[in-house]
Order: sequence, then C-alpha cells, then structure tokens
Amino acid sequence: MMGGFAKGLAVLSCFGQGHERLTIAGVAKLTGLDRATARRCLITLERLGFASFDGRCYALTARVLSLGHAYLASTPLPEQLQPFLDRLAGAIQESCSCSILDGTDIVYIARSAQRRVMSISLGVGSRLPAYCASMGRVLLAAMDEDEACGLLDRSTCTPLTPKTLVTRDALRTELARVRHQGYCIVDEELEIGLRSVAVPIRSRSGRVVAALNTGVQTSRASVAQLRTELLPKLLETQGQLAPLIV
Amino acid sequence: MMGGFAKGLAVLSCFGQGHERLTIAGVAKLTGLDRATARRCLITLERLGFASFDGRCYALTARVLSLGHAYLASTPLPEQLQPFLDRLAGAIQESCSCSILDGTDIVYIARSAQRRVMSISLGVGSRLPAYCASMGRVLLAAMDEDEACGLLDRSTCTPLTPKTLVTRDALRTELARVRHQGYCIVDEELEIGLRSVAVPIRSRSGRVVAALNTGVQTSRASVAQLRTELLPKLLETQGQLAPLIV
DNA sequence: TCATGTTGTGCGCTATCCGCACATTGTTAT
DNA sequence: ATAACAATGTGCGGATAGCGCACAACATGA
Repeated sequence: MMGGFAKGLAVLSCFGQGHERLTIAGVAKLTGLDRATARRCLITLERLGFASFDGRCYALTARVLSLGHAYLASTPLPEQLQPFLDRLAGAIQESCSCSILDGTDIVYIARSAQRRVMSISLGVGSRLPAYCASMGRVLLAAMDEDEACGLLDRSTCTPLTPKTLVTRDALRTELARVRHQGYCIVDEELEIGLRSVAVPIRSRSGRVVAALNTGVQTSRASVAQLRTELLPKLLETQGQLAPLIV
Repeated sequence: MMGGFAKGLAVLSCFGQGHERLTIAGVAKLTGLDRATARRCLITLERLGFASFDGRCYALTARVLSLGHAYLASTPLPEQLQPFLDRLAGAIQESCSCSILDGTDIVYIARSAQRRVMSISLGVGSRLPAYCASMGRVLLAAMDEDEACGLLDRSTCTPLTPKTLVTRDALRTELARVRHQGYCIVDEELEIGLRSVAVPIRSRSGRVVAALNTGVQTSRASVAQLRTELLPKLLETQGQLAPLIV
C-alpha cells in the first residue's frame, strides 16, 4: 500500500460530489487530510496537468478524462449499448442509462440524456447506492441470493426519502419480487419526485451484464404508466441487445 | 511534489494506450518504474477498488469512471454539445466528436459514434496530437498566433503518415489558412484511409470554446465532397450552438 | 533440460512525506 | 480602523514509508 498515492486519489475523488472548484482548505476538510498534505497533492496534480489553479481554487482539467477512457477502451459494452440507449431515449423522450455494479454502488457506464430530471448531475461515471436505485436492485436480484445479502450488509442503507426501503427484510422480499418479475420499479425512494423502472441486460448466454433504466418525474407518469408504457419499450431494447452481447 | 502519487498516476495512465490488461512487469516496462514500485502501485489501486486482479493481469474497474465524472460534472459544455452531436451524426451517418485543447493534445469531451472508422478506439477522454488532427488545427488557429507557435514548438511532430505536415513553416501557413477560411480539412495526415473536417464551436461572445469534427473513410468521400456535403452540416450545427453557449 | 519471464518477498538505506508552527494576506464584521 | 477569522506559503525535525536490489519459486516454452 502506497499511502501517498491513496491520499492523492482521495483528493482526486473529492472533486466529484458537487464540488467542482475547491480550495486547499476545502480539500483538506473533505478528505480529512492535513492541509499541507492536501496542498502537496494538489500541486502534484497541477504539475502533471490533471488540475488547474486560478490563484484561488483548484479545478480538474480534461486530462482526467483520459483515465476514464482507459476503462472505456477496455470493455466493448458501453460502446455497444450507446446506440440502443440513444434510440430508446429518443422513442420515449426520457433519459435512459445503463450501469453495472461496483461494490455496493452502481456506476453509470452509458447514458442518453433527454432532459434534466434530477437535481444532481447524472452521467457516465456517476455512482448511486445500489439498494435504493432501480438498476441497483435489478443487478442485486441477478446475483446469488446470499451474495446479494452480503452486499446489502455492507451497504449503509440511509432513508434518502420517507419511502426508501432500508430494512434488510423489506429489501430481500423486494429483490425476490424483482427476480421473479424481471424488472424493478422504484417510486420516490431515491429522490422525491422521481420514479424509475429498470430491466436487466443479458448476454446471449443469459448472464446479466448490466442494467438499463429510465427515470421520469412523478408528474410525468404514474407507476401504472411506467409499467404499461415505458417498461415494454425497455424490454424491447433488452431483447434487441441480448443476441449481440457475448 | 509527491513522488508516490505521480508514480501511481503514471501507472493508472498506462492502461490507456491499447493496453487494457497488464501484468506487473508490463506496467513496470511501460512506466519505467521499478517492478517492485509498480507492484505497490497496483496493489494500492486494487485495495482502493480502482483495479482488479485475476491472478495474472490487472485491469481497471468502472470506479475510474467516477474520476472522469468529476470533470464532466464541473463543466456544462459536454452535456450541452451531446444532443447536437447526436443529431448531426444521425443526419450525416458518420461519427462526430467535440474536443478541447489540453497542452499539445486535443481531448475528446463528447462523441457520437455511428460506425467504427479508425483502427484505434476513440471516445470521450481520447487524446490526439493537436498539430495533425483537424480539431487540433481549428483550436490552434483560434489561439493567439505566437501562442500557437509556442505550442507547436513544444509538440513532437512525428510524420504519422507520409502526408503529415511536420515542418513549422508548413503548419503555420496551414493554420493561417484555417484561421481565414473558418474550417480545417485533414486528409490522411493522422491515419491512412481517414479524412476529417472540423469547425470551431464559438460561444455567444465569439470565443472559441471547442472544436467539432467528423471523420470519414477516404472511400466514402473525397476532399471536395467533405467540403460541399459535410462541411455545411457542421457549420449548421456550429450556428445552432453559438447562441446557447456562454 | 535449459532458458526466459514473471511473481512474491525480504531488507537496508535514504529520501520523502508528515504534521506542526509561524508569518502573511485577504475578507468580513463590528 | 481594527479585530477576528480563514486561508495560504513555507520551513523544519523526525519518523516512516517507499525505493531498488537480490534471491527464491513458479510457469512457459524452445
């Protein structure tokens, strides 16, 4: 374990959650590092071209995108999904996304945005807790059951809204239902005013390789409409993708 | 300067250029680090969830995408460009991209792929040398002239193909032409079999904030066709975007 | 079987990073 | 104006962590 490297990555990561421009002291506060250490990390980032300094705040440069590209180039999945995502989003006039599991979170690996529906900025690389996101539940339901339970145990289940399921029992029965019905609808559990529906993306051999969803404002569609109008479109895309994915 | 952090970032970066799965010795060779150092970096990455190890090779995980997201969330530009890019790509049935300058390279900040045209995988985060890419020349032409020359001096101008312009004189006159005509066509200078045309993207105030291009196979369109058929579409998109960008 | 390449591990040395402290600057509030 | 506060830049002593080498073990293939 290289401590300096880990600290530097922590600094890099803390620019994510809503903090785009940060001062040295701000970074120190967010990461818990000593201010001098945070400063050394930021100077290193700037020297290497990953961050810029305007005399007051540090901000990341486009160079960090090359790190993400290193991952995107390593797997063909996002590239395969994107055109289908675009077509689906155009058809239903709502933003669609694909994600995979990474620890207890889901990570967006492809997205086609139609309009801004959530308060936070979602995009490729965004992370959400799996237990309360529609795609997360689809991916958990596809796992081995006790493996999924182990993952839930490691999750910190915060009630993000009054409707959020947090108890393990409730989540387990919900996962069982998702597993049985083949899709998941989450109704204002992640954010008030937001509903979403997700389906698994399977490979030719039937293995679940990702999840596909769309999120709408509650005023736009009821849960019933989600099921009768949007879900069939998602399942159609699911069917189109399956034969193309190894 | 934190040396350990810099070494770790070098390890992270070396997964980019065509090397998706790397062994410890491979990383050591690519980065020039000692094998033990490379090993320490990789173990750190794995411990933090940025890399996975299958007993033989290391590969990056989706977590590195969150680093790229930190940048994407900090600037509205990519999100603004994407729908126009999608529309344009659909209309001309060719892949389109937007990029900005980062040092002597251009970095793709948005892309809409229609088919695979180049041998290497291009996508958000990809880097190309500015001097020989159509978008790069557009961005260089938009700079202060001596600033652009300084940037060219710092570039290592390798003749990637027999057609590549490398001498400073040739590049300067080419930049002057691009500046004058408002677009740039590059004909097999980056890769044999590939032609591309690029235009600058301006903000409302006229400042050049990015470049937009499309690349086609030489069999698909002649230079004249690029100018008469594709260029007008690019300019149309350019005009649509200008009033929307601060 | 030998050669090659890779991994894991241990170890001594030294450079490096840590965390504190002090001086300075800029901003805000009284 | 002045005081209070927050943030920055810098220096320093000391401990620690990383460096690079070397050796042993293992796999692969000629």
